[in-house]
Amino acid sequence: MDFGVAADFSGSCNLRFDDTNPVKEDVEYVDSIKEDVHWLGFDWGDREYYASDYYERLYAFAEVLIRKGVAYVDSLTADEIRDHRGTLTEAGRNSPYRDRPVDENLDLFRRMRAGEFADGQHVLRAKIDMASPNINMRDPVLYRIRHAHHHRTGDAWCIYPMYDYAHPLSDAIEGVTHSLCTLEYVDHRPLYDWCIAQAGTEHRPRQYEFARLNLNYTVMSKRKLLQLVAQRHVGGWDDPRMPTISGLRRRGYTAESIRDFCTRVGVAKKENVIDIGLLEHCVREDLNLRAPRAMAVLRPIKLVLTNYPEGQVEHMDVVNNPEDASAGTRKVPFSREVFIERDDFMEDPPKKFFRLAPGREVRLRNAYLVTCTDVVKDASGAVVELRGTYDPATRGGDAPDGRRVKATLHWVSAAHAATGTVRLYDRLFTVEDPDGAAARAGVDVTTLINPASLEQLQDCRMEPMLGEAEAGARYQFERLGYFCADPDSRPGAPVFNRTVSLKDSWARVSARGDGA
RNA sequence: UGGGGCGUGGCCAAGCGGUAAGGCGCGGGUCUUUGGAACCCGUAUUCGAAGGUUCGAAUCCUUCCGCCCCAACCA
Repeated sequence: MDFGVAADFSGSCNLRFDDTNPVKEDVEYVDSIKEDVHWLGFDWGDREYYASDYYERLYAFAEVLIRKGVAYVDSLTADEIRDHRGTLTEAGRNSPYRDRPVDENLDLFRRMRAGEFADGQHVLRAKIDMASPNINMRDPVLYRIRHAHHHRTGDAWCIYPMYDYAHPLSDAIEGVTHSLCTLEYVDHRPLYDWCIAQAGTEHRPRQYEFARLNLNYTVMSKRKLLQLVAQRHVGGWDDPRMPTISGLRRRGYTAESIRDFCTRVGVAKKENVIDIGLLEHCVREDLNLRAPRAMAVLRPIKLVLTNYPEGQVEHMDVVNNPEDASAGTRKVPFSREVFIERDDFMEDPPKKFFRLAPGREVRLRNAYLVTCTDVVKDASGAVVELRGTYDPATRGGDAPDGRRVKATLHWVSAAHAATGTVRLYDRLFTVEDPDGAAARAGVDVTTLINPASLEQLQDCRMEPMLGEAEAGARYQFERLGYFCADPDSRPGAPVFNRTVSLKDSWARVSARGDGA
């Protein structure tokens, strides 16, 4: 949003890490954020900043505030400060240290910096108004003592500024004009303005707040996602089910589609819960144009064409992407035994099922029209193989006599197929909490995990070329949807993550049919 | 209940005194070598509610209702 808005207004966006709390920061997060922002297609040039780079200047501003008599060192405990703060409906009480002389404040603050005190012994507070109806203005803490190692400043400091103090002044130092953040900071804006006014900075940045983006069926809270990672419910921050940038990337989402999604969602102040379907629509639209088509059979069943010469192999010309003529063509081997999708056959098809059934003729894409003649079953009555015939006059898929079939199926030559693994990802969280209200309300998210969120199919058959797919390569497996070769995919033993399924109206029809 | 933010179709979202854009979804159709894609139609007499001002209100005023945020030495 920040980089996008800046671009819309021909401005520039700084990348700044507000690393004000040493115990909560980590280089791992810094590196991940930078990587993700770059991947999304944005560039901050040389404007990579850290609040920690300003610690010295922020400290100087604090002395200015002390000298002006608008900041003081408080020696109450955290509990006492909370107690003095009052409640939503009752005014707070002044700290007994509130009227400490300037010289004493200055001396104590310098000794705080010098490391003379233990954590929590003193704190620097703004002297504003303990009776303010806005609790953020009831003498907020500006600095606290933390004898902790900082990932950038090391042990140079033992007092650290609070976000509410560091943020506005860092903006002012950088000459930021528009400081964008989320709605929960609206109440902090008076304090933001107060800091800038009291410090008397040259630049006067302004803060603007917007609603954060929520997705239904999706938990976005970093705290909760951390729990999923820490408790090993998912493989990591980049697990393809995670709503993180790295998770979406590994699942096969494109940066363009995510940016397009954000553009369509818009920026406003209203609380929102965006339908995850919109995100899925955006990837489909993008991938439809750029993903080469390929044939893979997820749940294979063999179809033997009894009138096809044994040992014969034909190499069919197949268009790589009907949406993009420049993608060219490829050769796909065809032979007497092929695998087709189990779901593409029904022995006793209901109305509106157009695919293969006994006695029915369908098209094998780019190959031939075939008719199912026999069903082979095992002792338990399960269908284990199909027999059929092909029409040699229909090579390529067109019948010279003009007859039509209602379905076209994907297939793979049994003798030539590569075998690989496909991971089908469903939504990580169940429909118990579609709008995320329960999760936001504090329900333990681990109780909301969808047990079917990951289904791994080990025996998928793919056309030979997919055996050598490069990690990260995306394909449309015809009607099955869009897939992305996983980073741990090995040539010859490909692993694909399903990015998103195609819109499937047969699925909708069949769901409606049985009333589910 | 103190303060603040927000309420336009199922989900988003324009509009900011001149008579409800657009997208997703949904419904229908054309076409089709995957029931996909593409293309074409349709989908709010009404803007949380009630009053008021005005020739005219989603836009101005009043009252009411609803949702969200704030009492970390977190960000």
